[in-house]
Amino acid sequence: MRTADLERIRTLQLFSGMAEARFNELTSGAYLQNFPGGTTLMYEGDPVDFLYILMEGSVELQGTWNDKETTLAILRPISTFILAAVVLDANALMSARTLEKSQILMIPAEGFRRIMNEDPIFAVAVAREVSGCYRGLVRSIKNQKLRNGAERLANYLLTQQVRQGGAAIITLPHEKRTLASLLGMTAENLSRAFASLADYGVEVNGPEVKITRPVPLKRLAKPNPLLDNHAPPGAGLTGKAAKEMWPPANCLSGAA
Amino acid sequence: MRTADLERIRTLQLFSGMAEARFNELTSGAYLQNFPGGTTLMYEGDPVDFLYILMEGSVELQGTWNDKETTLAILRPISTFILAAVVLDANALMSARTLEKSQILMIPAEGFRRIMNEDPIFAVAVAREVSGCYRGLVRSIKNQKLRNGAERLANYLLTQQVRQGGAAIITLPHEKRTLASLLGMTAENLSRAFASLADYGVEVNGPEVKITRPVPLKRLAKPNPLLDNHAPPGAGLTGKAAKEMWPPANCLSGAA
DNA sequence: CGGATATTTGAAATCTCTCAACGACAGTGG
DNA sequence: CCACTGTCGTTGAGAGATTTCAAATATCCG
Repeated sequence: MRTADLERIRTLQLFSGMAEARFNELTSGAYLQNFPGGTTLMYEGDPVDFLYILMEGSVELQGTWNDKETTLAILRPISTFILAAVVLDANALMSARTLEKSQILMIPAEGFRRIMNEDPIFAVAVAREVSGCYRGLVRSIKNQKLRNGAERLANYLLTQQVRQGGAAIITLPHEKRTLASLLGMTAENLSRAFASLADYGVEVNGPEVKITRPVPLKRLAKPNPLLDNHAPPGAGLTGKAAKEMWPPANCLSGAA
Repeated sequence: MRTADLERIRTLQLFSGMAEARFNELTSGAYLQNFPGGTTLMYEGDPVDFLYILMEGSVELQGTWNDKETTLAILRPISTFILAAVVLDANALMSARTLEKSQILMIPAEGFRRIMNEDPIFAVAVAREVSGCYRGLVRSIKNQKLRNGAERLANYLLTQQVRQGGAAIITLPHEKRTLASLLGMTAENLSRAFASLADYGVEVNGPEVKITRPVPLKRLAKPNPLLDNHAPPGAGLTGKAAKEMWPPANCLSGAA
């Protein structure tokens, strides 16, 4: 593994507090792999042998039932995934596949758990990381159960706007059908939802979306820090300080 | 606090591994409180000063947006709640209120975090506990996004049947409107969903539900361990062994 | 018993999905 | 260069699911 990559993940809150020796031990058995787009890294129900860390590209987490599938999250670097399954040595509840050419670090789950048991600082960091993921999911369920399709889209657009720097024109980071699945609707319905937001100053040109009248759009969307993940997971803020940072000034990741 | 109560929570996986002295320190500042039904213990957005442990009764976790509210989970003893917020020292994302007269142990969050930092075994136990909660939420989102109302109800009934011992007649543990909110539908729709399940041998008499033809009902419901929490959180099974225990033989809790 | 709350039922409105067709576009191979 | 092909996105129409509003029971509790 390249030293530069190691340094990148070393800065993650998950690893930043642990002793150098333990970090080296943890990463010595790790693989840094390149995958083309559309590669399924793991299927629902599979035993989980690695903790995955997305370094480059993007990864979709999805769930399936009865020949239907839905996108649960779309990850951007740098994000860990299937951490909870690794902690519990359980089977995956979600499939994972690359949406584009991606570079992924794979840390053997066995060693991860061993070091979690040996290094108290790391164990606390794991607890905090999983807690952050948990809270992301709580927001996701509330978003899904309390808002209709157009409201979810409007809030998605406002969240993206914040993450992309606040300019009026944003770029959709994924295919629209993937976005539709993430938002819990069909591709056709997403298209209609975009059309319905035209009344609120949303102009769509392919992957470019222009928000011309943010005030009425916000009046419709009613964004709320208790439902919207304006900061991506791992943005680094926890604790009381996190209360004051919404909406955050700088968020580059497109994670869901 | 009564010794009997302390012994009960001592047996939870979350606390069972920690040193006696630390456990005593953790619980020395705790309150055991009785609340009548319908008491709101905390509102969304509130700072979280305690970890709550439900000892008796039942508690509803709910989310609100734009004058609508939804039930995210219904807890039964013995369950912890708002653990993730305590770990991160963050504000609550869910409101909590008692559905009936309940006894709740409140552990000061400050001391909880301090001991989590001092006791490596406890830190790992927290990581595992939060991971289990996380996986419960993943199932919940998949259930919500992939199934329609009647399918969610059918699976709920089958899950309850397992948890209540497998007999043909089960008792709904909550009011129907609460159940409707948990299942992500209106009370009227739940009533219609019950009516539609009559074709599959579901007979409703007030809170009693008789499942006369489980085979067709299962053919409709398609229960799946990747979506259904047949075991309540904290049932005690983790690791590879958990794969073999579905559906589990004994599940007494009614947690969602 | 009386009053409040829950539940059920009906009817209409709204939202969402499915199916089908169409146009735009990129890549392929002649 | 140009059909051919496949994917993606959009649009329309109809079906289905869900919600809303209203009214009619049913149930619970003092």
